[in-house]
Parts: sequence; structure tokens; C-alpha cells
Amino acid sequence: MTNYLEELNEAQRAAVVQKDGAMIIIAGAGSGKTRVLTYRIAHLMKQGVDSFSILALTFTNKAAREMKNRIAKMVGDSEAKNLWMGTFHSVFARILRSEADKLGFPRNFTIYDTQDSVRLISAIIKEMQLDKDRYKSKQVLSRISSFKNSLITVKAYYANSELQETDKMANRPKIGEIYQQYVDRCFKAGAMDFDDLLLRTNELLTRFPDVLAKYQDRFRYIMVDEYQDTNHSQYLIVRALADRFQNICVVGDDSQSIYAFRGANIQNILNFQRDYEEVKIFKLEQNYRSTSNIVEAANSVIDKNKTKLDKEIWTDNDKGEKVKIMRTLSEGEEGRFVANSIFDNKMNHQLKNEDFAILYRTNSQSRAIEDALRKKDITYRIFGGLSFYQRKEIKDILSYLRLIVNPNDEEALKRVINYPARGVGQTTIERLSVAANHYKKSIFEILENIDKVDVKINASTKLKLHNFVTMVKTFQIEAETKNAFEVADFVVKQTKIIKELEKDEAPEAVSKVENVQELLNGIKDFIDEQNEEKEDGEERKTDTSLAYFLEDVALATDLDNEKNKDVDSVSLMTVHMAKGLEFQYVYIVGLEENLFPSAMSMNTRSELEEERRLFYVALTRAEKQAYLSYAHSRYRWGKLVDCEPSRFLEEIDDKYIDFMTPKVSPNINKFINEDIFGDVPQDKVRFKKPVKREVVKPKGKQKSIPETIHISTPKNLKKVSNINQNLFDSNITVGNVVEHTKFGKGEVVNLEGVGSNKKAEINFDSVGSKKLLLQFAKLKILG
DNA sequence: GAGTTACAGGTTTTT
DNA sequence: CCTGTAACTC
Repeated sequence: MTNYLEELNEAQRAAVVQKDGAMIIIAGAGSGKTRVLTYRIAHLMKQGVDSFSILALTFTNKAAREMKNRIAKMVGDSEAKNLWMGTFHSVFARILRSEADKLGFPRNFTIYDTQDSVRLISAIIKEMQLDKDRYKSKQVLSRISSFKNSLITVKAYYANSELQETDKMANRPKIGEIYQQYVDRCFKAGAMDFDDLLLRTNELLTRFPDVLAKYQDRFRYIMVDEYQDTNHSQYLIVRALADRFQNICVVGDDSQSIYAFRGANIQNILNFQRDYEEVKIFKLEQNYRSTSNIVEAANSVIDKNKTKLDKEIWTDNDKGEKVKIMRTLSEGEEGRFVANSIFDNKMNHQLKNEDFAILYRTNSQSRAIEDALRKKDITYRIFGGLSFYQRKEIKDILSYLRLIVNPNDEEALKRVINYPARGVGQTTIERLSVAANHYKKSIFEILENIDKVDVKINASTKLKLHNFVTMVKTFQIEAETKNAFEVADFVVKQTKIIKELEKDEAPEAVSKVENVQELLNGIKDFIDEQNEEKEDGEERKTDTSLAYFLEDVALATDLDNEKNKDVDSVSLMTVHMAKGLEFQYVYIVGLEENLFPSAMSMNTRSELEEERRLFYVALTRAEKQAYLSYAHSRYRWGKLVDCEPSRFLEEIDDKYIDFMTPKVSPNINKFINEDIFGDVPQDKVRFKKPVKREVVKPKGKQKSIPETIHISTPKNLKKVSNINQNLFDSNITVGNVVEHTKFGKGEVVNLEGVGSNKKAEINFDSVGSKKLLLQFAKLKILG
């Protein structure tokens, strides 16, 4: 091991060598926080601290993995392996598994994801015959979630008249009852939701002093990364565990606290000094990541926040280019600007795709960007959004696997009891659910005893249910001797899910089959990894591999997904997902009022300050250059809305920014084609009667854009649609790969005719060659 | 009970 | 825009 301490600056080194006691590291963006954390852990071990007694809690599993790898390089694989490292959720899920029986949960408890929770709450609301418009399941869940994060149990809720009053005033007096039902049903199903993983850990540590003592004794050195984003529940866990030895090191940056919406409490970091004795404070204020223009620009924005810890971020780095701001007319133009700019920068500076990131506030913004990147042939990768494991076809199979591990898992059961269809309808499920509540058993237990319980179900349905139970039991027997991959493969074959998917002739169905295949491959990879670890001496039973896999899946983030990692691509993600990452060139798009800052978060000062921190996080991801863009109009729910530039743009000190002038195409037709109609969905245009098309007059200097563009007056509305269609489709050339709503993918092999008679001969993968009138065919150009 | 269609309604952000 | 659900038919 080289002399790693010399690689650190003074402040960093001081933090690394501080061994005992409570300490807080205030780490500004790009100040080498990860390095300090990893070196500190390695340093502890070098000083003789047992690796088994170090607990490091990170924000993502990816961060934990990377840190572990870096430490392994310093202290060796076998030692690094013993470290307890991971997210709060994954570390305490592991601990809860081994202690589950104390809380009355089975060891193989299921982890409900948000979708499972929402479905369960919907079911409860329905069963209680409440008005589902007044009790919106998502809102109810988030209310319950906030209770749990504040450690307010059902009992505590009923003891708190203020909370009940709030719900009464909001016209939702039954929240407590729903909460009660929800907790009961989760318990009966042997399931914990995300919040339970923390809440139940608190319960475990409070109710069982011996368990608390055990883990206090084990974790003699505790580190928490991204402390500013911990919620009350997490805060209490940390405090309980650290109470005995008080060797607690928290790292964070109050300026980067962006998770208040899920219960994060910024006070945790602001008050840390009050919670422990003799807290040592370290401030990492030198930024190594970004140019000084970026650092200063970011500072000038975050200065507008009132609530913050005192610190001064500075850098020795070059000035670099100023932060560039680009105004565009539409989201389509914004996309093209980004794509062109990436293309140019790649050429001019010999960069790879992976040097670029495009960040946005909401996932739905990715679409326009994707289209533009595809047209420019720039490979990209989207992080977040609907994750692979949340897709219907995947969740269905996972539900079967979940049932094998835990047949009481009610949400899994309800998903698959009639998929593929086996004649068990809604009424049957409702009756079973009523019976289950009545007997205080799970639905599966009712099914097992279907002949002994009093439930109005006819004989033929009973037989079907019986067969279903037998099938699940067969799977369980398989799982006793086979590994997760073999079991999953068996399940897919037995249930004939692939055949079911193939019945569907829509083009999306093909990719569903592929996804199922991919899931199986993923399970196989997982098994291989497990086996590798086992060879290294770690014990792990094969028969639990399925349970482990499911846990992994439940707690994995999209960032953890290693798939396609090696393909050089531009990264697209929300600003939230980008926290902790860095890129040479960063594009932050959609800087408009009501979008960023979000319309939902402008009501209070603290909400707005969080949005501002979010913007700060976005800006400080950039190493060399940051581009900010906004559009004058954008489609929201299929409707064109006008936008105003974000207030955050004005908040940046002028010294650090440069306004870019949009390129104006000399060819006015091209302009019409691309900028007015290029990104308009056809069915919307039809109702807009664009006889005379007003073009928004851009503010500020703008060269030769005419104020009004005339288009030959159409005879009727249908014609309008055709004109647009032609403009739209005229981009198609021979060799293009296109997608048709019915026939799927195909290649354009020939074009003939003009105007509305223009036809394309397309060789479709699925149905072979077809000639289609472009006027009618809805084609999407893929490349 | 299954399958199809029509329609409402919903978007921040995620473990 | 997309998804989930209600209504309707077989």
C-alpha cells in the first residue's frame, strides 16, 4: 500500500486520521468526499480495527460496491469483504431477516415495493367501501409513509389528536383505520414495505435490548454517507447503534439535501453537534471537480438559500468556459440543440459519449431528448424511469417466485392467481379476501383449506383453485433442490407465460418475451456471482438463493444495474439520480418555471429551497462545462403550454454565464418543417386549425425569423392532417428503419410517388414486404 | 368470467 | 402522452 495519506489535503487528512469519537464531515460538492470515506475506513483497519466491526451506510448500493472495491485495493479482498456496507434498506433488511421471528415475521418475508403497497391500499379502500376519489391510494400511502418515517405507529396515531384532527379537516377521517388495516395485512402476508425495513429495525432495537446490545457491540465504528438525506427513522437507528461506543462519523452536505419529499430531515445534519458529545467538525471546502466558473456559478445560486451551514466552496481549477444558456422554441428544438452540441463537442475535443450527461427534473422529459439523440446516432443510456423489474411481464414472473418463497404474499398471489387466465375472476378473489380477513389467515392458507372454510365458491372454481395451489406447491418442492435460475426457468415453462405473451401480436409483445429471457439470464448471472463468493469461503445455502435474489431485486436501484455498462453512451437521468456522479459535460434541460422549480414545490420557502439545492446538485455534476437550456413551449399531457425561463437562471451571477444565440437555418422551409411541425403529434394538430400559424416572437435579439408563417389554406381539417403528415414523413428515406404500430419494425427498401401518393416499400421483420401510403401509415423513424 | 373498448385522470423527485 | 379502471358484450 502506498502512502495514501499524502494524497490528501490537510482537511481531508485530518478527517481520515480522526479515529474515535463523534465527528461530522461537511463535504462540499466535488471535495473528495468518497476518497476521504474510503481512506478513513482503510486507515481504521490499518490501525487494527476489525473489519467486521465497521458499518458504513451509503445512499446507493452502487456507492457501497464502489467503495468496497476501492478499499479492497488498499487492504485486500478478504478483509474488505467483512465490512458491513450498503444502503440503510439493504443492511437492515439483512439484519431483520436473521431476527425476524422476534417480531413475528417469517425469515423469508417479502419486501413490498411501492406498487405493491399502492395496490394493497386500493384494495383496502375498496373493501372499506370508501370513496376512492376522496381517498386516493397514492396520497394515503404517502401519508402512511410519513407516519412510519416519523415512527408514528397506528397506536401513536390514535394517541395523537392533532394528527387525527388534520386528517379530519382534510376530509379523510378514516386514515387511521386504513393505516391499521394496511399494517395488519402486511403482517399477515409476511411482508414489509420500504418504510418497514427502517421502522421494524427501530422496533427490534427498542423492544429487544439484548439485540440492540449485540449490534452495538458489533458495529464499533459507524459511518453514514449523505447524512443530509436521512429521515427520522434512519436517524434513530444510527443513534441507537452508536450509543455505546460513540464512534460515529457522518458525512454530508446540507446544500445537497434533496430528499425531503420522502421524509429526509435536513435538521439531522444541522443538529448533529447537539446529539453527541465533543463533536469534531471537518469541512472539506476545496472543489477538485469543476472549473472555477462552474463552482462560482453554483455558489452564487445556493447563496440565495437562507437555511445552510456556514462554508465556502472554492477551487484552484482553471476558469474554464462560462456556463452556457440556450433558449429554444420547443422541446424538440431543445433536444436537437443538445444532440448537436454533444456531437460538436465530441468532434472538437475528442470525447466519448460517456463524458456527457443530460439531466432533467422529471423522467417524462427524456422522450424529446431521446428522439434527437437517435437521429444523430448518439448512443445513450437512460437511468431510472420505469425500471426493468417493474414491467408487468417481469413482475408477474417475480410474483410466482415470491409465492414460492412466501406463499402468504398477498400482492404476489393476487397478481398471478389468474395469470395466465385460469378462470378465477374478481368476485372469487374478493370472496377469498373476505374469508381471509374473517379467519385472520392469508389467502393462500384459505386456498389450502378451501373445503373446510365457509366461502361461497362453486365446485368448478374450487377445482381450479386447488390446481393452482398444487402448482405452487410443486414449485416449492422444486425450489428445495434447485437453484433460483432452474426454478425460474421451470416456472416460466410450467405456467406457459411465454406462450401467453406470444399470443399477443402487438410489436411490444416481442420485446416482452425478450425481457422474460433477460430476466432468466439475470438470475443466472446472480447465481454465478453467488457461487463465486462461496468459493471464496463465504457460506450461503443454495436453497436461499431465490430469497436473496428477490431481496436484491426489491432493493436494487437502476443505478445498480450493471447491464450494458461497457457500452459507451451518453447518460440520461433525473437530477436526483445524478447525485454523487460527475461528468465532463453536463446538459441541464427544461429550466422553466413550473418544471424546474417544479410547480408542486413552489408553495413554501423550504420547498423552493430544496428545488434550488437540486439545481445546485445538477450544476455541480459538471467538470468542464455546463449547458442550461429552456424552451418557450413544451408538450405536457399532450397539450402545448407556454413556458417561462426558470428563476434559477436569473439567480446565477452574470459573470459566469454566456447566452448562446440559436442558429437560424437559412432555409426557411427547413425551419418550418423541423421547428413548427417536427415534434407535433399528428392527432393533436388536427384540432388546431393551423391556417395561419403564429410563431411566438422570441424575446431579445433574434435574426431573421418571420413573425407569421403562412401555409396554404387547407380545404378541411382532414387535409390539414395530411399536410402535416407529409411534412412529418418526408424525412423518410430508403434505408431508414421504421416502426409501424401494427407490423412492428422494418426497413424502407423503396420510395415512390409524390405528395399524398407517396408510398414506401417496407420490409417488415414480422410480416415481410408491404407497400404503404405515407399519408396514412403511422411510422416512427428509428434510425 | 373473459375480452374489448372508452374514458378519466394523472407527473415531481426514489429506497 | 400513458395507464388503469368502468362499462359493455359475448
